[in-house]
Amino acid sequence: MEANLKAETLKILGDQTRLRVAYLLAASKRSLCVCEIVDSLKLPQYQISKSLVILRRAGLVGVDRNGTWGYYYPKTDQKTNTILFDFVKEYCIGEPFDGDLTELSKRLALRDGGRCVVGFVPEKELQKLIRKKTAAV
Amino acid sequence: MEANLKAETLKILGDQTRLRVAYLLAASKRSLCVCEIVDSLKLPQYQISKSLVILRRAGLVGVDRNGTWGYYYPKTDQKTNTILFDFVKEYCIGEPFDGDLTELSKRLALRDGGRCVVGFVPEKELQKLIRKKTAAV
DNA sequence: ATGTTATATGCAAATATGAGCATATAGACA
DNA sequence: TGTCTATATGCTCATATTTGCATATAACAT
Repeated sequence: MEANLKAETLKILGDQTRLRVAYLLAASKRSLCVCEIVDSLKLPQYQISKSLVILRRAGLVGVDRNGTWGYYYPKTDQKTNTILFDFVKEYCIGEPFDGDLTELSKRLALRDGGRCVVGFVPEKELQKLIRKKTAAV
Repeated sequence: MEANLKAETLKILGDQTRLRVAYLLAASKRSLCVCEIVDSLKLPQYQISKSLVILRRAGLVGVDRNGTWGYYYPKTDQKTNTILFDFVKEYCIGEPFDGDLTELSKRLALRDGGRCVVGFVPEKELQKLIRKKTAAV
């Protein structure tokens, strides 16, 4: 299969929010729950949701639904996507990408059995929850 | 110096015309005259001109002026640019990119001493001019 | 000077896009 | 049933972008 870069695709990634989401998915090699993305980027839920719809319509990401929860992942069925995600992962440097990734890793610490088990977590409560969880283990 | 990919930059390339121009500049490893780009892409002159302004404002291309003639080239003073142009060059495949490049190579055949010496050339006259030139040599 | 040519740009209309907010949907669970 | 909660979506407004056309600029030729 041959990669084929199109202007349309670049346009999709040519938006700060969508690029941040794409970076998060590219950099963390796993599916992410919508609420984890929202908490990592600290943007309104509807913005993330809309960004994901657009990324999905462009064939860049896919979703596994688990009840009300949605797990998004970078689609790698087309070589172009793989190349693009690698590119994004490698060259999106500094803020806000670094910070987003840091927030994500904190959020991922709350997972249980590899699954997201909490919804939106306000920043203030995140530390508390993490401490509780580490204590429990 | 460190590459740093920004959404803004991707947005610039997320436009068909601008991407075609960028590809042409990336693929032909030399400065191109505006009229050569216009003839290669077969788009209105003002569209090319405006695209070039935007690419230039984004720091992606530079220009050498020679009288009324303008020679544009991909800027490589930032690593991000180099990487992006390589990326575009490698992964923009098929139409319209291939056709644009073919047209360009025909147009470049009209150069004299490495310089563009004709302005806009309607498709019909291009073959005629090329034949005349080859005969002269 | 006058005309010609290469390139840039100002403007107006059409269209697209993003932000924000409210609300819908739909699954989980009491 | 009713109530949460996660996610999606419809709507409006403001703003940005694209397109097309006409024209400006500026160098060159005669």
